[in-house]
Amino acid sequence: MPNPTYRIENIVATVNLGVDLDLDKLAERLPAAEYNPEQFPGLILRLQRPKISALIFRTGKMVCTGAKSENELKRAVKELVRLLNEHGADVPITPEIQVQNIVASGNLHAEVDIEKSALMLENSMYEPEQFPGLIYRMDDPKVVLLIFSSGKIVCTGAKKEMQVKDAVFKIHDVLKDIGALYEEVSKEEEEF
Amino acid sequence: KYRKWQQRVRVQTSYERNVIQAMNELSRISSQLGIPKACVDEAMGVYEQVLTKGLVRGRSVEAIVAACLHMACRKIGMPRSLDEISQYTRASRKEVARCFRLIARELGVRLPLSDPKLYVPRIVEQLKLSGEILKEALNILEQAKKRGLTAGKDPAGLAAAAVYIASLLRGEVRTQKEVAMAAQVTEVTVRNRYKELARELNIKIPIK
DNA sequence: ACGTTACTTTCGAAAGC
DNA sequence: GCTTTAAAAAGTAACGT
Repeated sequence: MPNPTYRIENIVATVNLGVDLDLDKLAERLPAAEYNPEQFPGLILRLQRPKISALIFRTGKMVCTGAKSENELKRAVKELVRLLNEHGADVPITPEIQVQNIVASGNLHAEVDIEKSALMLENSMYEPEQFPGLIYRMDDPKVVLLIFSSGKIVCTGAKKEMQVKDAVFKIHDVLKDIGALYEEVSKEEEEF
Repeated sequence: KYRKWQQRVRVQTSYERNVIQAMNELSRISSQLGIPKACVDEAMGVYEQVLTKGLVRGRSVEAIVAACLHMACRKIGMPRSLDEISQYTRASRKEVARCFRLIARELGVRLPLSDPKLYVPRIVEQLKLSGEILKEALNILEQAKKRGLTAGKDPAGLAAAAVYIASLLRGEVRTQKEVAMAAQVTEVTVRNRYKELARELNIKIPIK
């Protein structure tokens, strides 16, 4: 039976630039920036490469979303600092970056009996009228998994990539143990 | 002496006034949806639990009542969709759904899994179809479940598709639009489910 | 009856209302 | 609680053609 696989789809991180920022000035000088303080207190800046969005606040704190790897995240932060400094800000070149959330998609490579899973798993919710996936809150690692009958999954709430890996392998074992995993019949038959 | 009486009344009304408001709201929605008294009582029971545990704080009584009603209908085995219930409240479907999930989690309520079969009788009634159609539709859903075709799908959509197929097989034809309206889903959903069920269960549809 | 776009669910941080 | 940002999963919905 194949191991489950996963891919990181989005990393959310906070960055503390350590200096207050004049968002009005920045918004004027950065043509790509969106800033509607009435609507939202943060200035929105989208980078093309890597494709990342940043919410920049008056206090010098920043939220970066859209990165698919820590490397991409670091590159984006460097680029953001460079952009800010080119447009009137004066921020240190090595701000602290904290990953707050990692979203990953995955595949158990087996069909899942989600009705059975809903009955067997305590911290789960399955309401097909509201959403097609089973929502499972795992205690350790503390993440939330969306599990679909196709065997595709989504893992969110992790702060480390290792937690994603652990959660994906753990849910695979849990579902296997309760007898909720089934071979994908069509694929097996095609092989032989 | 009077002050003490007034305080007591106020203390009683803080809980009772809330309960009375909820009860009024509940009976209004229930009569409009034709929900039986047993279900209304069940919903009121859930509401009092929610109120006792302080889960109503900061939320609209309406949304909580709607969520309790949806929950009670599910418990009793006479499901009313969130959309149906939301149509008779000021609270949005999204807010009612959020309250439903909150109550389910906080009270640890484990409801029976949503079953498409429970949506069939109302659709059949509304379309004035026969008991034969009802049986056939339930049969189709039974097979669909065995074949694992129901996971993740809207129970109302599955029920609608089963009734539509049954109506075609028995010659008491109703259009996809009519069935869709009776089930409160779109024609597209009826069509998608109907095609999948007919294909996967090898159901041959007679050409009219 | 297509196709496209958009919404449902999950997560987390930021500052302010 | 709400506002904003990004991303996936699968289903349903609402447009236009």
